[in-house]
Parts: sequence; structure tokens; C-alpha cells
Amino acid sequence: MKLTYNKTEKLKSEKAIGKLFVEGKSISAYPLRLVYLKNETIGLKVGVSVSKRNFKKAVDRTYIKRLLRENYRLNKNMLIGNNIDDYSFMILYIGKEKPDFKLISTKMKALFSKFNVRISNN
RNA sequence: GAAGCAGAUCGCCUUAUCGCGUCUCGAUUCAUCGAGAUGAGGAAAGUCCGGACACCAUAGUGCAAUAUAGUGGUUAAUGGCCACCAGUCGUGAGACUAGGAAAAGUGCAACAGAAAGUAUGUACAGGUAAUGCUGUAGUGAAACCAGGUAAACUCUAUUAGGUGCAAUGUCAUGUAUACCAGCGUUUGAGCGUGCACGCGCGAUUGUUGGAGGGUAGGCAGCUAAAGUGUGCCAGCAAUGGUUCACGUAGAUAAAUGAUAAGGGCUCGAAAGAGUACAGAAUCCGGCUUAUAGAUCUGCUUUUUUU
RNA sequence: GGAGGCGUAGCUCAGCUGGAUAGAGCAUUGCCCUUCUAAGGCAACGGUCAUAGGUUCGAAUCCUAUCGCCUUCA
Repeated sequence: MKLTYNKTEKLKSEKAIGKLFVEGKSISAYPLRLVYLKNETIGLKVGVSVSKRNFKKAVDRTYIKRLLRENYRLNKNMLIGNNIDDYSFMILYIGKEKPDFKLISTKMKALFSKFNVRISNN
């Protein structure tokens, strides 16, 4: 499978996002937090977010969001096989320090393995 | 050589791998694939000014409110920019200045001081028929018949209808001016985006209360423009005219990236460290603020040498 | 993206319009009162008036710029 993350895979609908935060469950691997919800109607949708409260400059926020998107793209094959087409995801960066690529990479892998354990136990 | 003043320009590069947005072409299983092109700034920032553009209003008039303030020029326009005059600062190159009016009127001036304006009177000296009549001292930012303060009210001149792309149009969804009750009824309710007069519309309405449904999606607006660069001409200059060349992001939970290797540049003996400020959101012209470092041009002061 | 508002003591605010002593309540510290504590009384401590310029004899107050925080829009 190709490691892609294009426009159709982005979580955009305001309704779906609201539903995700109200009904969804979350797991975290500091400084990352994953909010997920089974939502079969819209298919696999993924969004990323960085708080404006922690990062005031637009440059820093876009930089972190790019890192999050890139690492989701590179590591998404870890999630294959768990029917991820049925889920909506939102990946949040909740730290307050500006991260580098390696930190996000290791934490993203930890986060996804946690998620796999959680799903297979249910 | 050192210190400094003014103006202008640049502000990391190359290769490989994996990706993202837009456009074009091709293929088709009709939402995917393939190929190609293209994709952040000098401030994109602050939102402090000015416009374009859009909608609302538009028979007018008056009042209020806003902003600017030497003179002339420039521009689509400005509170910007340019030139000149005046003042202040600097040895100088230069920098800064809300720089109209106090003989239109009103107000304000703590403490000190006799007295801070319907003026008054201390000490010394001079002078007189006599007297604050004259000078000096003392207080204070300002005091002998005048001033100061308009970034106090005000006056003068100029300026100005309001709201802003979350404008606005359109498609889809929606019973939506849903509906019910009361009140007002040409003797004028209410609305017309600061107020008043006036004028127009005017029950398919206005207002008060009750009851109650839905959206927060797509498309257009959306990027060729008061456009950028260069040479020549006019002008002290801002700027204008003209020739040639270029054809320059268009996203929307928001693309323009990540990793690896190598090379520049700066600091350092080396190891090594650093490589700024910062990310388009309708579009332009300015201003202001942030900014590691590098380059160029003109000029000033000083020192040395010739 | 647009529009609007607020920064004064550790906290909540007044003073700003209209310029001349920076104040109040709570909190903190000390003393009094009480057998002790609370309440009460007296006193003290605590401020670059968000930052930087300008106007003025004089600025928390007027003007300009900057920084931070908050509200709002179909």
C-alpha cells in the first residue's frame, strides 16, 4: 500500500469533528493525543491540530502540523488490518515545546501500537 | 585605517528518496491513475491610513460626530511621498518638528510670590508738589501693562452617507414572510444603517407576546493587476510618458513539506556551534513594527602617508 | 479575514472625562482586646500606574506607536 494522505482522507466536516470530540475515546503518548471514533458512514478521516494557546506564531503551528501529517503518512501501515476504514481520527499535539522530527516519529509509533492493543482487546 | 550618516539590494544552495495543493493533457472501471508545468514575503505581521470592488441608502436641507493643518508639487487616493522655507539638535554628513489662528470669545496655571489680571504692592535706589511715578532685587515655567496654554473648549480652511469578501450572488436542504393571539389603522404605527425636519412607501405591513423548524455544505466572487523589470525622454525630486521583455500562489480544520548526504557563509586554534525575523486567506498603494548576516553606492569627521 | 474593548498594590476595583496628595476593600505583618481562637480596633508593609516616545512648567490622566489579554461576526 502506498503511503499517502490526500485531500479525501482529511477530516473536514464540522459536524463529524463535533461528534468525534463529544463521543470519541482518546489515548495519549505525551506529547501526542489520539481521539478516535467508529464512524462507518464517512470512511477513514484523519485530522491534526495544534493549540493556538501553546504556540502563538503561525509558523510554529504549521511546522508541527506538517510533522504530524508526515508521520501519520509514514506510519499508517501500522494501523492496517484493524478495519481503520471505519474510524475517524484526530491527532492533537498537547506539548508546549517545539518538537523535532525524531520525537514525533517515535511517539507516533508508540501511539499507534497502543491503539492497536486497545482495538484488538475489544 | 578608524568612527559615523544617508540610500539601495540580497537574505542559504545542490542532489537523491517519499509526499501535498492547483492547472493542463491522456487513460478510463467515474473517482482514480499516469505525465508535465507551477506553488510564501520583505515584511505575507500589526490593522494605523488610503483606494479598488460589493451591498444598503440616495428628492433634499440642517445639526452633530471624524480627520488633517508652513508653501508648492505628486498620485486612483491618503494623514503617504518629494522639493523648498522656518525652528530645534549634532563638529559634520544629516536627523527631527500635529509648523494655521491667542487683535472673536470662554476656560486653565499647584507650590512659591505683594500680585498669575476686574491686577497689586515689599526692600533698596532715583525722581516728584504728591502718588507704583521709574529702575533693580526677590518668587516662579511665565510678571510694568504685556504674555503662556489651542495633543483645553473654540474659530478658520479642507475632508467625509453607512457597512464590509464572515460583503454579495447562486445551487442544494427547508412549509420559513411557517403559524396563533393582542394592539395600532390615513387624525400617520413603523422603516429608510448618527439625529432632526421633510419626503417616499404603506396591511402581502408594523409592533408585543406565544409557539416552533432548519443550516453552518458546494460553486461563483478569486486573481492579468492603478502589474513587474529594463533602456530612453521630461522633471531638482516624488513621479509621469514611451520601447522591449516577463505573464507571476489561489488554499478553505486551510497546499507550498519531510528525511538523508554534500557544499556555502559566520564564530572558533581545534573539536564543534550558529545560519535571522517570520507563513499568503478579496486585491492593490503607503505607514509602523520584527529581522542572524552579507553586498553595493554617495557623503562626513578624525588619524597617518604622499 | 473584519469590527470593538480593557491593562493602576499579591487579588477585586476607584481616580482618567475636566492635568498638580496615587487611594479603598480583601490579603500579609505587628500590637491591642480574649484563658485561647474567630470577629473587632489601631498601625505598618506593598506601585517603573502594561512598554516607549511626544505635548506641557508639570502626565496614571492628553496625543502617537508598540506589547499583552478579552469579546464579537453566518
